[in-house]
Amino acid sequence: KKIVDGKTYLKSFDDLRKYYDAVVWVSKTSKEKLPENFFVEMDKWKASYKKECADAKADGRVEENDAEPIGAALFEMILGWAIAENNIFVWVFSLFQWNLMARSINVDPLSFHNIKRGPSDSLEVLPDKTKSDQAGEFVTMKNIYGNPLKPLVNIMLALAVYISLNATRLRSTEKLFQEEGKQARISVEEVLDHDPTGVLQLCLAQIVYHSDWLKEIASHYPGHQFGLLPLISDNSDLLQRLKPLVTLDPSPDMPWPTGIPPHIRHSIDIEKVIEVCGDVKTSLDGLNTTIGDTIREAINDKVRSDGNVNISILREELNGMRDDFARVVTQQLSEAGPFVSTRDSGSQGDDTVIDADRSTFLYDNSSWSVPRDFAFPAEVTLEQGFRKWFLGTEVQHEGRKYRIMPFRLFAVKDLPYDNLKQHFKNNWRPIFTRMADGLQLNQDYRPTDAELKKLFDDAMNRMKDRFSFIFTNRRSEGWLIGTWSKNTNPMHVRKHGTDNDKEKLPPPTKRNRPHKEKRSFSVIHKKPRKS
DNA sequence: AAATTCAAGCGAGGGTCGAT
DNA sequence: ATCGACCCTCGCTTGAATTT
Repeated sequence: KKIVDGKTYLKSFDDLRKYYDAVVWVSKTSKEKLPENFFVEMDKWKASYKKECADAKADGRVEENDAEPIGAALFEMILGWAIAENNIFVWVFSLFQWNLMARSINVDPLSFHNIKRGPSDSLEVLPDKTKSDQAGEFVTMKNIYGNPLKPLVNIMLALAVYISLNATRLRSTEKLFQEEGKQARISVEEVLDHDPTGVLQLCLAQIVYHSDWLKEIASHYPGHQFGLLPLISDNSDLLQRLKPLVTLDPSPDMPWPTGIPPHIRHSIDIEKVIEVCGDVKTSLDGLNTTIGDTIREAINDKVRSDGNVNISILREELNGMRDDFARVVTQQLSEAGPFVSTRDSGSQGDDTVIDADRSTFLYDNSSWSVPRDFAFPAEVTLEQGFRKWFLGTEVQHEGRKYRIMPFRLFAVKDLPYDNLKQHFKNNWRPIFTRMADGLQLNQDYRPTDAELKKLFDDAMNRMKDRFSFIFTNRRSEGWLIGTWSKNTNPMHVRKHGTDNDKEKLPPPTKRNRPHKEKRSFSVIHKKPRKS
């Protein structure tokens, strides 16, 4: 209820009904039963409120605007939460909804062919169809813009990050968000038809421009997905070379920022006016002191001309001497240039990345390869993991940045906790030792991007040869490393592999034998099973 | 359309054996 | 005798397939 001028306004029936629907929907999806009398009581209430509303409507006492939009502040909090929870999907999807002013159902089917690079600094989004226009005859194009000041609400950055993290999947589908389902796969010709290069250029620029922010998030939350972005996480100097190229300065391509609504101009003008007003006020405030000073000065002149000394003349002389002295010292210091400049570079030292080795991190009476709060990145695809295997990862520890050694150099005993050891042994080591089988690499070897790609392609070819049964269809494309590790172990190959694969297995060792006895386990359930 | 079944994917526990 | 490496195998979740 809302009271205006003594009149009591009611929320419309449908407005409140939607809250009821929401409660019912949540209880259904979460499979939590509502109290037994809930529906009985609510039915009664609904019926009576409907009547109350009908009466109020006759008097014109029903609120016209039902739905309250989410405010910008709340929206930012949601985005912040999504980032903190490592939920990139919510981040990018919400931004799309906000920027396109679209229902989720209209964002969901977005494909590469819906997004084109605009004439200057925008991306143009043209949906195939909308709720009211199923044939797509009247769809209109919308421009979306990056936000250089606030990476959190920057849709282009979000899109860039999302594309980069889902690169493997997006190689074979055009759909940004939908899993590839029954719809036909697109052909190569179609991809070429909608060349995404322009979009990807803007995306790349966003990642470069906001790389510091991305790095900060990645190191703040151990195991965060941002740590999997190749551009910001590896040793290559590509980022350093790109950084100076991405600026906000005008260029022939982008002479000025577009898409800025006219009222921004007014805001800026108003700010200038306020500034001028402030200046006027300050100078008026100063008038009193100025008048006082002038009178005092006149008196001093009189005293000085008479050859006398008073306190203010003495102070003036002393100040003059102090200033002379300061000038000499400053000059001396600037002539001793090297000393000053070393100090300067020293203060930037906090930004440098320290290469961590087996004994860099000291805690719990021992030395370790990783800091206390280290976590392996979650949901790692084969390609992302391969990069970490050979290049390691960057972390922040006690305010300093460290580069963790390539994961291939980890020994299980260098990892501090059982869950890390376990995870490493089960998910990382099996598949990547198989992939890097036969490679003789120096400890210090850090492949460049090109070398890494070649290593990966070679490794994949060997895998296709050794484990052909995995590649008979496309099921392995979305596998995370844990599944790769499991499905390439000898026992699995012996069960599912082709004869050819079985022949290529390494000779069985005494470990490669089924356990003699059935074993029992105690498992801690994350969600207890409903009985 | 709802209920039920099925299997892939994933995380995790722990037996066994060689190295120290 | 102890420790760590190796890798086998289980249970749960989830989403698709199938049946009711």
